[in-house]
Formats: sequence, structure tokens, C-alpha cells
Amino acid sequence: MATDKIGLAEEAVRSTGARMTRPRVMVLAVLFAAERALTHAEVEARLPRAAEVDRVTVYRVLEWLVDNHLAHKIAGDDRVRRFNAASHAHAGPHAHFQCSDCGEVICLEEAGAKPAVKLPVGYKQQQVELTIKGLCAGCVPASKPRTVARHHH
Amino acid sequence: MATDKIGLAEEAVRSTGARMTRPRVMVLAVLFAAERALTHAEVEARLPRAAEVDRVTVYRVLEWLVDNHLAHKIAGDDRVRRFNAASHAHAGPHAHFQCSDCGEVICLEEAGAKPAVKLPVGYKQQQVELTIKGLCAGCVPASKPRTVARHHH
DNA sequence: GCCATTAGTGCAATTGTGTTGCAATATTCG
DNA sequence: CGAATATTGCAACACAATTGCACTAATGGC
Ligand SMILES: [Mn+2]
Ligand SMILES: [Mn+2]
Ligand SMILES: [Zn+2]
Ligand SMILES: [Zn+2]
Repeated sequence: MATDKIGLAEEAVRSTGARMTRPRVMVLAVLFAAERALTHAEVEARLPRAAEVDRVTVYRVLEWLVDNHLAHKIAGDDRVRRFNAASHAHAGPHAHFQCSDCGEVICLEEAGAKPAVKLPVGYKQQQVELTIKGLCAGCVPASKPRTVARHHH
Repeated sequence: MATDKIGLAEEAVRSTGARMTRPRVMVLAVLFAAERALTHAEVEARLPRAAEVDRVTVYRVLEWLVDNHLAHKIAGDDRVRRFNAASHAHAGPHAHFQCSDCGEVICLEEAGAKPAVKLPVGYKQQQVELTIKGLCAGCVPASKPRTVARHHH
């Protein structure tokens, strides 16, 4: 499943200078192999049975990956955090899409520059986040009879 | 506290055509009187003692206000939802600021147009959200000795 | 104004995601 | 190898939000 990403993950973890542990490598490999942002539960589900990583450890590893710039975290409307490997494709700042039905999150390429906004005096800007909300392909009500089953919920 | 807003709130609730109830009026009045987006807990705390609205009802009323376009909901990084009355000032789409320390959310005027983004085929855009993250005036580490106590947490 | 209809509410229990404390384990470095 | 200590596993916890259901009250017709 994420087997071919393990080498990459090991290298990435080693590059931080911190200890290289199985949970860190396996979780990052799962993120590398993912086509979209994953929730904690999804990461856990995608870990190979043999990996056996504790729930709490997965939480801590995900946090650690974000702190070490190996992943980024997206806070969704549904109170669930989703994580993406910080790959080359999405190295810089970029926009996100979130499905308002199933919660799916994907990274987007950004066309123009982000608009400037004026903050009240004393406020300090750190980061600008642009999120498109809408329906993913799986959640758009089909005009023609549906062939695929609705994914989650 | 929110006494002078009650009339406005009554009118707004009535305008939806749905039943006018004390919880709806009181909660909306609290939002009208607020200078920033409020969490459920903050709304509850600002309701006059005499109002006596159940916790769950406050949740349901807030949701109802959003569905009826009398308020809008902002999902923060801290997994807490915040609500703002949909006043004239912030009738249209606008950006938000969220403090990454205390979680405070305020509405912002937007300067330029929102940048266009291209969605994958089959995806449908509903809404664009722009959020500035940073530190609010109360949370910016003071260069000069602090006089005001750190607000919340 | 009274009453029937039913939308809205209160209360208790429950869910779901994420956190904390602490003892046990495993990585790294000399 | 063995010490130092970063990381993990486990259990308990925190807390916003949701659900089920019986009870209450707003509304509209009479
Ligand atoms: Mn991303
Ligand atoms: Mn707003
Ligand atoms: Zn979807
Ligand atoms: Zn703040």
C-alpha cells in the first residue's frame, strides 16, 4: 500500500535530525501515498496491520510532522483535522478545497495572488488561508442516474 | 447588556416567517450586541440570567440562525465554532481573522477580489473563504513591559 | 379568546475527536 | 555495551457538539 514510500519517509524523517522511529516513518509513508488530505482515523486505517501504532502516538506523530514541516494540517468545518505530506507539489502556500457534504479536502493550485486585507492596529498577520467550499465529484447530486454508491457518512 | 438589541432581533426573527421564540430572540440579540464572533459558550454566558435558555437549545438556535441567514458560522482552528450576526456591515462575503493564540475571530473588510482557483472536473464551488491567521492585539508579545493581563486560555 | 396542531424546547445520555499523565520502551551516542 | 533521554503505549480524561424523546408553547382557524 505505502510500501514504496517508506524509503522516502525514512529519508525525510532522518533529515530532521530527530530520532527515526517506526511510527514516524509509517505515518509519513501513509501520507506520501495519499491522494488527498487524511484524517487521523484515515491514517490509522491505512497503516499496515503489522505496523501496530497506538492511536495516541498517531496523533503525536502527526503533530510532530507538522512542527517539522513534513506535513501540513487543515482544520475543516467538521471539527476534524486533516493532514497532507508537504510534498514538492505543495511546498509553498496554496489553497484548499473542502466538500461541505463529505468533508473531503484536497490541495489546489492557486491562480492569482491572495488579496490584501487590513488588520486592526496591534494585530499581527502570520498566514493567509484560502479555502474553497463546495461539493466534491462524489457528492454532486447526479443529473443522470447514479452508478456509484455515495461514499461515506 | 443586549437589551437595546432585542427589538431588532424580534424583527429579524419575525422576518423569517418561522415561530418567534424567546431563545431565538435572546440569542440573536446577544450576537447583535457582540463586537466579535462568539462561541456557543460565550453566547450562553452573555444571555441574561433571567433568560434561562438550555445549552442544547442555544446550539440549535445558532444553527437555525445560520440556516436562516441571520448569522454566519466560522469554523476555527481550535475546533470551536464561532457565530456572528449577519449585519449590514458584513452582509456580503468577507474575510476573517483568527488569533492563533487565543482563538479570537473578527470579520475583516476585503481589499481586492478573491483569486480564482481551478477545481478538478466534477467538483462544484459554493463559497470562497479567506482567513488571516495571526496574533490579536492582546496576544502579540509586548516589546514594552505588559500592563494588561493576558486575556483568556 | 379557545383549542388543536406541531414546531420548538429541556434534559439526560451519548458521540467523536483530541489531550494528558505516567510508566515502560527503544533510539542514539560515546 | 550501557547510560541518557526521546518516544511510545495505555488508561483516563476533556470538551464541543449531537441525539432521542417527552414536554411545552407559538400559531392559525374557529
Ligand atoms: Mn495542502
Ligand atoms: Mn464574518
Ligand atoms: Zn464529498
Ligand atoms: Zn489573541
